[in-house]
Amino acid sequence: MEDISCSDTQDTVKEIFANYMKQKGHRKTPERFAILAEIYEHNEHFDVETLFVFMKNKNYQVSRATIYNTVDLLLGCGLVVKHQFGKNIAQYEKAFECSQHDHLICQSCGRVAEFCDPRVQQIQTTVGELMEFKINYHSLYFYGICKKCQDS
Amino acid sequence: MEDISCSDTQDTVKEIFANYMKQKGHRKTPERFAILAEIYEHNEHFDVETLFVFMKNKNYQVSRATIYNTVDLLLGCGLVVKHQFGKNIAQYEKAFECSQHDHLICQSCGRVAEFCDPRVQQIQTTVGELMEFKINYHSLYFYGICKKCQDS
DNA sequence: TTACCTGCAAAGGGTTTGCAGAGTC
DNA sequence: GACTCTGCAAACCCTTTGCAGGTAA
Repeated sequence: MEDISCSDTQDTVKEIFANYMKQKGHRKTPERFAILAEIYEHNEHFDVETLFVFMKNKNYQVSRATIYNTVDLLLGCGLVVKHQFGKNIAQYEKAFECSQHDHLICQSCGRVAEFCDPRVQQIQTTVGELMEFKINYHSLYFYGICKKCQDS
Repeated sequence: MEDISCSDTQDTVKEIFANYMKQKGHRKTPERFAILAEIYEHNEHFDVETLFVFMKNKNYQVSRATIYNTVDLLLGCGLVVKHQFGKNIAQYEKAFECSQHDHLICQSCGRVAEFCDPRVQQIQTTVGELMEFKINYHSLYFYGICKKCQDS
């Protein structure tokens, strides 16, 4: 996967976010931009608690409530995607310039793997036409047992 | 959809469940069979609370803890499938003799349509082999705008 | 100045856990 | 008879909410 933590990307998403907030009448607070920047510095899935600790360790202290608030805004403008991998912990993922992929979840250890299969897109097209839906996006999860858990 | 609440199906899933428990060394309690039967009497998705209330209203009182326990077993032997529709409430669905289907959700009116495409199963097989996962089930959702909402 | 936003802490709600008694094998 | 399962309630934990002070516009 290409490095998408470069300053160019950081600037672009910041601009997208700023425009979105202006359009929606939300205030552009330093906390919100700091959270966006933190999210785009990492490539892994994350949950709110992880993000909270990361920022705390950088001495940039924001409350959990503000993180939840900001992540909602980021979902609204498509800069972040939300996943529910079977557990009750919401997982998030940055969504700008990320290649299309889907997820495999290990029901034993919780490990999440990614894969990409072009047939998913083909099915989306076929089904959209057949059912007369204008499809915007999909979510596909495979649940099973990963290699490590099969062996142990 | 065909009626799958017939006694034949009830008997068959009961047998599958019994065999599974024997194999795994779990005890065959009346509560567990009652929960299985209740699940297979309905065709809709359900959550634990709904199931709990249904059984309570039938004067078959089981605790929530037992329902959670039993549903886990049913997931283990593939008689039930679990969904996480974005909320924090787990949704379940019976899985035996249900024709494989996935869902289209209209983001405008909330309508849910079902479709079936054999390529989903093919992808599951391919990805399972490639990623060395023993895949038990999948969930696939397409989000978009249905015909009626496009027209209005 | 006017809301909206933040931080804190408590409340909410689905799920899990601990324990005593009941029931399966 | 041994040991798991059940039921109950409390504990857990992620998320949301309420409120007082702070800050963008």
